[in-house]
Amino acid sequence: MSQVRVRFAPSPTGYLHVGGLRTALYNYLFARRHNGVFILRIEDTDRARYVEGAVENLVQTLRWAGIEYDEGPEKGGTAGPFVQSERLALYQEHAAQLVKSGAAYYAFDTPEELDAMRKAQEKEKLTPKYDRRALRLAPADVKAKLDAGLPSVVRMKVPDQPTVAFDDIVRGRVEFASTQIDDQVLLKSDGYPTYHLANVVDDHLMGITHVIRGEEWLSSTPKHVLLYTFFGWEMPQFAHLPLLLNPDKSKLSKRQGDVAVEDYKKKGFLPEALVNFVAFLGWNPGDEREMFTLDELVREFTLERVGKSGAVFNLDKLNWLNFQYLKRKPDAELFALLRESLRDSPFAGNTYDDAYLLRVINAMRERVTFVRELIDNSPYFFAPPSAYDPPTVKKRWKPETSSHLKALAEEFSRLENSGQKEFEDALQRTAESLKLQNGDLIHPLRLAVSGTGSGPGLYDLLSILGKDETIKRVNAALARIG
RNA sequence: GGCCUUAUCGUCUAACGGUUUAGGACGUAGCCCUCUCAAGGCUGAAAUACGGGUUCGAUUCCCGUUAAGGCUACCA
Repeated sequence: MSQVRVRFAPSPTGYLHVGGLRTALYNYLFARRHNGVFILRIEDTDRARYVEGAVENLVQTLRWAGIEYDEGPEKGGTAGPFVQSERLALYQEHAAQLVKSGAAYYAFDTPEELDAMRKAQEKEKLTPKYDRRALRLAPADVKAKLDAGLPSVVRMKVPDQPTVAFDDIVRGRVEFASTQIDDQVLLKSDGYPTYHLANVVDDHLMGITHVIRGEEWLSSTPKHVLLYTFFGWEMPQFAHLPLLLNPDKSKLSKRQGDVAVEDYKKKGFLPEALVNFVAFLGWNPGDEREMFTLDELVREFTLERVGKSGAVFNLDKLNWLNFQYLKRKPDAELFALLRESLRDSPFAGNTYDDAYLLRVINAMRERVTFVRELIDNSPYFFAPPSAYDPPTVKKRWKPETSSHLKALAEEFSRLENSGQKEFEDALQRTAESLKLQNGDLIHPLRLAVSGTGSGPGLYDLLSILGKDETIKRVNAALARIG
């Protein structure tokens, strides 16, 4: 096999869709696995949909996910340019070539005329399809209209053959009756190509060997097959990926939740978790392993193991994966993320030293799914409690509690260090002298220093806060709760 | 409506005719651990859409039905 060349070809609509991420990922994995080339191509042939800055956003988001392209915008490559609006002449030439060879023809119908035609067809329960009225025009008429500068399009002429078929790597042989295929517009009246023309021309010119894309393209693939045939070009291999679905099984859409990779990034998902998750929507290694880094995916990925049925984008599993990756993150990386998150929190103005934050991380890392929760779930590490959780107060704060806590604070004040063991021993001594169970002190003490009834082990908590802060907080609670 | 695709626990999936009382993971229920919340450990409930074939034997192959989805633009 010649060198593998694949591409991810999104439209610059402003953000990267998670389905797009999955498509990009599979292309990337396939390219890396075969020491091939992964190309990024921007399909901006619909001028109405163009969004400013979309390309930069796309590139950045892919990079965030760890997906680097080999050739593409801002990077170049021999097959460039990689933005379709910069390749218009190419498409126009190729469209003209098809007209010349008789595989395509000019048409001059207005949108209103086409609309009326379709309505009439639907009324008669026919498949809406161009009725080839332009083909009845005399060559001289066509020339006259063209010379007069009338708006025109180029349509492909579906040949009179029974079927168009192709072999798809994930779906096997797929066959369409030619009568079902429309004389698709290839070149629009504004001089821009449609997806079909641009896609085929570029894929050929860029030497694409495998077209790996979403299943929504399966139905238009016969048009592409026909185009390759018209040009006499070698056909790439096709692989149509199963769709990503909403919980109600419809195609994943904005309406039913977040679809932009950026949204997930903003929510605090780690790129490795999102990538791992999305990779497993439609693919698996064939055994029971579930956690894969990008490099491991490169080593294991094959198109043969891609499934055929759509996959629901399930947040629960993604959350779990994020938790797993967070739990395993090296201290230094988590530390950097916490610092970043802190800058964006109510505690942005405070200063904390590195050792302190590291201890917070170690106390909390198995209790959080997102970095943000290091702060949100345990604000008491960053400031004294501003309130005391009422249900916990009701449950743990008894009339005799204040005298107990006073005794505890007294005992703590004699401590020389703030180690877990010191606190534990001091608490035990106090419990003994008051003839109490440890729990009778532990729960109200936790409430007093943290304001809540849950969190890391009490002695860890105290040790991190330190002796002075602990006593200060106990006194504050005594004053405020009573 | 037409065409195309798909169909295993609620969800992601394993099984490439027999090693299957259909395996794993998430979620969920219970128990253990325990100073709380988690984490962790153990246990449980939970699926081959339906109907026909083919075969000694079908989750697996074929046909049909049903259901779901995609496409049906001078959008991609």
